[in-house]
Amino acid sequence: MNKLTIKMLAKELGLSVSTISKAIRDSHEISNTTKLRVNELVEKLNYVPNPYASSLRRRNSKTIGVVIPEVVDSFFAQAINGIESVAQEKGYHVLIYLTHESFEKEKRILQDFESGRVDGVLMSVSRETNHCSHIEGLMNMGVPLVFFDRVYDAIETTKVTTNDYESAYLSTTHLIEKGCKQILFLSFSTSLSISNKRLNGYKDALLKHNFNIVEKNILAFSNDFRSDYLLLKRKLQSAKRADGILASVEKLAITVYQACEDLQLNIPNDIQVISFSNLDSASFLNPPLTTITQPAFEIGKTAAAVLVKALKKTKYEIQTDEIIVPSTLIIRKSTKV
Amino acid sequence: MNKLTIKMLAKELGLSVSTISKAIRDSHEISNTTKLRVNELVEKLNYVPNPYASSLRRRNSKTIGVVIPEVVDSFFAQAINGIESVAQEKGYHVLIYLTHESFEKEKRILQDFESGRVDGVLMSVSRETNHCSHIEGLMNMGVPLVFFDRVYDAIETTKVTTNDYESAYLSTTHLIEKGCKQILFLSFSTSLSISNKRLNGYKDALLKHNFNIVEKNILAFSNDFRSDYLLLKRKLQSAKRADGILASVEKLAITVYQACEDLQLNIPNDIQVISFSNLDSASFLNPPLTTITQPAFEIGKTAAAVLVKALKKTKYEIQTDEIIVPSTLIIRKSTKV
DNA sequence: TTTATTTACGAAACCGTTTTCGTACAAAAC
DNA sequence: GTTTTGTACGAAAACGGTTTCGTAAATAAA
Repeated sequence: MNKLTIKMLAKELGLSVSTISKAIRDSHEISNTTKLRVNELVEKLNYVPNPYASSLRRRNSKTIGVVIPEVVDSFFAQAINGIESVAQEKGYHVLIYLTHESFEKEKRILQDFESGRVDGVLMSVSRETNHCSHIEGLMNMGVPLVFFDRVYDAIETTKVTTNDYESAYLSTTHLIEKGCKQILFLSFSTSLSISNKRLNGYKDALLKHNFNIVEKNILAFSNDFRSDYLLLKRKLQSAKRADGILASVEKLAITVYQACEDLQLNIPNDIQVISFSNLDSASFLNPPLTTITQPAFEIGKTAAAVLVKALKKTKYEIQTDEIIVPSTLIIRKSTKV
Repeated sequence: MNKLTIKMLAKELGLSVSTISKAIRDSHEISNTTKLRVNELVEKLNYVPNPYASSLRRRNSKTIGVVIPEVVDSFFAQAINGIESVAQEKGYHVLIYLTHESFEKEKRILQDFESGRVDGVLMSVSRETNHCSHIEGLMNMGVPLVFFDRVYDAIETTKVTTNDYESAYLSTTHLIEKGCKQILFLSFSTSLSISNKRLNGYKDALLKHNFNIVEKNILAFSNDFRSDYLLLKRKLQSAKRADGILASVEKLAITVYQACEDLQLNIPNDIQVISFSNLDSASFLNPPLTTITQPAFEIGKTAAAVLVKALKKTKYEIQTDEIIVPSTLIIRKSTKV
């Protein structure tokens, strides 16, 4: 009933507390016979050491903190899977925190981490984040942090992303090749590096094909479906309607489909659409959505692996490294053949 | 650089450790002037108490453990959101664990919880789970546990679910009314209570309308897309092909769409489909999928609220309570008008 | 045989808080 | 003026492990 402690085991076996502790951790100081006796009792009574006592003494927690904007995006859902897979394998626990794209929340979470709650952090920055003193603060305390997907450029650490620029370049080119004359870029943040990389890919593809960059074709979206929807709808009702769309984030694709349906615009005949997306159901949308499919699981897994590897060393040293796991453009029916 | 401790604050202010601690926790034993001085320094140095030291001493962790099969199902993604929203509000931390439908993993996770790592548990049992000694073991240690969605009937605690039986009954009835003569039920577990409730809803609806229950029309799926796909495809190629499908879980809907596409079966003309699903994109599938949409966020939120409320009491007492948050049948084009 | 080394264990300090208890002093009650 | 009550703080004992260091006995080296 009451929580089992090492002291009780010690009494039971007529050994000292330290001997039990060492036996459990398989120390060379303890004889095999004693280890056997101890392990037997541990097994029998189902003893699990109090992790907080251990953490306190050993000054680590075997826990990693994951800070992400949301989970309701299949990218992050899959990324968590990847993270969790290596955490589980390596004996780490995963604390999860959602910022809901709020900088304030992000800051509070990282500040809490200064307490030593986590050994390391995996992070995808919020849309609002435009400075990084909170991140620097944490890293200066010696807490290693690895970015994935949404990185913050100015911070020197490992960043695991996909080839955002190239993917956007490629898809914009694809739209151009399929005859689009006026392509909208749906952005979800003006400050985020990832968003800008995608934007630059879009821009460079336009320039490369001798298109003008029309600032009004770059739409900045909020995080509110309703207002995003209205913004897009209005844009699509304008005189010289666009005939191509590159959505830089999954949920904007849904917004596009909704607006087009309501405006009775046919995809891809009236307007062609490509979106960054990891939806399993992309092929069964009407029409099937041409996507830039990110290796979300892989990204999460890689980021976690890098972090865990750094945690193994006594002196946490994280390389300033950009690991790029490429996306694939999967052409479906929302663009012309 | 080095971690800040209460001792350093004490030295800095010429006060004792206990005074600082009490001041921070706003104890009545401490004068307002002292509290002010302490809080000022805390603010200035950005001091955050070591959570593990606190946890050790106070014998609680302000942490809840969430144990779910996966995240790559929009139901669980949304549920996590709900859970996190109340955790954040109430100052709890969220440890997340995925069982990947493995009973062994589930058991290991719950066993670890016996260490006192978490104050309480939110759980959706794995598909394989068919006995509950591990759950009982944990609860006997005094760790409160609330089930959500996938409950284990035999355990007495709060269970937050949706109206699984009624939803299945309703959708089966809908299929019958739309002219289906032979309806498949796609099950994802034979042992899980939730799956059986849905199955019973399906069966009772059939009986009510004087249909026979054909055991061969109840298909048990694994967790592997490929084999599920083959199973379904074979079934749909048989002589007397079914003309209706009720999928008891989201990802099976995708399997159905895939199989129908490959077999050139038109939904809803050749075969009508309803699925339990929370996909945002359901309306944009081809055809738009008629769904039983579960209040996933709400379920997560409610479960977390119940748990947190129980944790507030000194004597954790969780009522044996079944909270049912109803789903809604949203009729779209995968069933006839 | 004596000395050095190894083996196997225990005592006690320590990790950073919280909490109980004791106490000095001031204010109130008598 | 003495006793009682309150106020504001500090010393020290937890919490449950881990780790350092000391040591007795057994073994190896001299």
